[in-house]
Amino acid sequence: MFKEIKINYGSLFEDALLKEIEEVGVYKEVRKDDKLIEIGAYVKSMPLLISGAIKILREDGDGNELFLYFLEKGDTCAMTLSCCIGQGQSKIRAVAEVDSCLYMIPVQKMEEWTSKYKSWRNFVFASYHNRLLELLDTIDNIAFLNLDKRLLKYLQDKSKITNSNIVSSTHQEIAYDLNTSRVVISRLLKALENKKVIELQRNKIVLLES
Amino acid sequence: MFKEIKINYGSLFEDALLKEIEEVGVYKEVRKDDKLIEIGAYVKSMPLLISGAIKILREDGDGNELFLYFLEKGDTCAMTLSCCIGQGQSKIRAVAEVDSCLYMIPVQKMEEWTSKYKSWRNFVFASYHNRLLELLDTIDNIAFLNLDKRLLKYLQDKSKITNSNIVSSTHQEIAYDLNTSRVVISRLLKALENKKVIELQRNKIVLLES
DNA sequence: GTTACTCAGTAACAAATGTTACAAAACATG
DNA sequence: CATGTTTTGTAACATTTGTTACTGAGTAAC
Repeated sequence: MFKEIKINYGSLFEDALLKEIEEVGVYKEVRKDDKLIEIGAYVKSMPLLISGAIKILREDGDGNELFLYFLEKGDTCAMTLSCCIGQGQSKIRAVAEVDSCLYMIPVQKMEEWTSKYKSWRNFVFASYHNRLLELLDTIDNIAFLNLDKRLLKYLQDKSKITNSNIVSSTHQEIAYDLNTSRVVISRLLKALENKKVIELQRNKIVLLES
Repeated sequence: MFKEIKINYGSLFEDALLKEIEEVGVYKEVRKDDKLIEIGAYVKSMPLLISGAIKILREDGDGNELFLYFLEKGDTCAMTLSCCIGQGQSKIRAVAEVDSCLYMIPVQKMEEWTSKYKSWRNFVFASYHNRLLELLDTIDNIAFLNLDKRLLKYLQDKSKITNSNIVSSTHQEIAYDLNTSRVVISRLLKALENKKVIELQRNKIVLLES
């Protein structure tokens, strides 16, 4: 199991750090749709993603949901890092988008490693950097794009993450992620189908080459 | 001038670091509406804000603009930090919201101090943390609120930043920040006035107590 | 096959936001 | 105070998105 860490993070971290990761880390497998972190939950460990993909969601007080971005292999969750500094409550929900493998690191190690290992520091900074960019991208999408464009981007994102041109979602699920209603998504999907951009099947959307 | 740094950051930083800041930092005053950073610009120094307020904006390729958040006294720009790590090009625009005083730190010091001073590390992490929270808040606003609510929040934000219940902006300026049109803002402002939430004057919006 | 359930398609309408066009009010300048 | 400019108000209409209601297609279980 630890071999996986070496493959994915070996070039980033020095050997001493890798050794520590092996010692304190806990290997964990999750299935598609497993919830990893809930909003408001106290964060006790930090995930290093080895394989699969994690969907990060935001929710307001009224149950409205919004997809933010995906984490992929080699990523960690800057939000989790961030929570270690603040009051420790998660501001986001994390759900496995596909079956995934993680290495969980106790948050106490965070600060220790930050002063001890330059490579860890760089990793953490890079992670923050990437998350900021992802959030900016998310903001661009919601602020500057109409729903049809956002929907298409969403489908392309999903397709990329699952490495397949078939997106297996119901219209309702997509509607939740984009914080709109099922009818609206159905309407826009139908329009995309008419434009020969996608093909619709039950529980399935096929992205056509273009 | 350096006294100001001590007042605002003295409790955060150890003496050795304060001394270094004094040595390499450059004091800078900017006037309202001065542009501090432009999108795409290469970032060579990092601001520590001593007084005033800085408006952070995002822009898409077509000239559409969007207000993200304000920086205040004691803040620094995590985006700038972030840029030091990435390719160095700014993803945002920074404009002085009011006359402000800054202390500019060459970015080369960043990494040096990060390994040398624990207090600096904590400051940088806290800064990232705050910026992530601000961005999440921005996302909440655009994703979950209608324009009328967003507009009101925007006015309240501005009021708080300038420490006055009078917001001195034209409808057009507000429209740019919220990425909508002047007519829409005029309409919504008029509705807020009818509800006795604000009072409208030329170049001025008075927030009424409630 | 019959039944029940989930998912998708669609119409009709409502609400929110965007656009165009024009006029009036406030202000600045000579 | 006559003129031009900026700012605001408003109407009329277009587009986008949201809502409600109903239908049928596909699937699963019996």
